Amino acid sequence: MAIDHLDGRLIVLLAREPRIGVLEASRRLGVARGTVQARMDRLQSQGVVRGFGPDVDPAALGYPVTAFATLEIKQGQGADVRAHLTTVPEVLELHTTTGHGDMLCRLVARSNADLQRVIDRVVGFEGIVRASTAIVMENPVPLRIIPLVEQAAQDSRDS
Amino acid sequence: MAIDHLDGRLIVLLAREPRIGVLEASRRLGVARGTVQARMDRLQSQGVVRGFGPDVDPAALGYPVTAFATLEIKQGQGADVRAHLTTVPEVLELHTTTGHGDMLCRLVARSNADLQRVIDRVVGFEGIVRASTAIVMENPVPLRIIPLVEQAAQDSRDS
DNA sequence: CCTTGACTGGGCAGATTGCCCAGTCGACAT
DNA sequence: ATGTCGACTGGGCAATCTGCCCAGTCAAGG
Repeated sequence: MAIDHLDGRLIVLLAREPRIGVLEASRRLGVARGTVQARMDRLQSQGVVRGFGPDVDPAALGYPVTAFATLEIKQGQGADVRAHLTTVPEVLELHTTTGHGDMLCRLVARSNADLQRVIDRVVGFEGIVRASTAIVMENPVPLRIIPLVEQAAQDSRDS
Repeated sequence: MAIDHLDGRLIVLLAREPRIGVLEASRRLGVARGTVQARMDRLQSQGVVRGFGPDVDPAALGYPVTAFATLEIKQGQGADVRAHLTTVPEVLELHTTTGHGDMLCRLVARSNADLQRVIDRVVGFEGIVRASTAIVMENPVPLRIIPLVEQAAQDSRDS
């Protein structure tokens, strides 16, 4: 299960040059086209690769400010809060967590001033007891997956 | 600047069905193929769409546990800590933030037990004073961008 | 020794891509 | 009002790629 070395190389290749087709990929990897097709099909049907959605930069859309908000929820209001946050476009991501807060969400805004509006909209909902926000200043490691893919590919090679 | 309504529709379409080509997209959107090509080129050169990297699911790779760690850094150690965390494959993302902690990072692990190993590796570095970790239980809103794209497209339409 | 699954190497028709062109249309400046 | 410029349309062309199929090899497991 998981992925083998060839899968790893394929994913890394796709990550680096997403626009290449199956044929070109097979050349780069030194395998037959059918093999690449089969691997891709398997990776997708197994859910390892969910898709190839466009990677949109919120900053380029006019939302250069990112923040993380930790929310504390009133008992039993979880579902309502989730539904509420789902309706806010600036909420890019929402997790329920263990620890001090109950939920953690990623927000974006047009400016620091605009962030206030977003936060007001987020917390302006009965059921949210308290919120603490951390504004992102720098993003030294943007969301990445390749190192993990390589790790996973290594592991299966060793075994 | 930003994006107009057609850009928005194009991005949403690509997000829903990433495998369609330029020709198919132009049919769906009811515009000429050249227009779609031009829009895609512009979106990419403007950096709105960074690329079409494969969307890999860490869980399917054998890393079903996600956590967020807030790190407190010793003065002046920022650069070293960043470099350190970059070498840890399980660190998917790292931000420097305002607020109580100094950094926030997203981690994945093979299990709750494995998370301990990852955290040890992350914080086992001189320069990190304190770390508090929140394990993700549920992910009601997976990373999404479409609502924001639609919002941005609306805004430009109104103006 | 046989079966199974994965991979190779090749073929084929149909669809798509990259590229180019002329003409239309609306916004904007002179 | 006139001219210019950028964006979009509709079409064409050669080269390439895709989806699909097939036979043969090879290693692993029974």
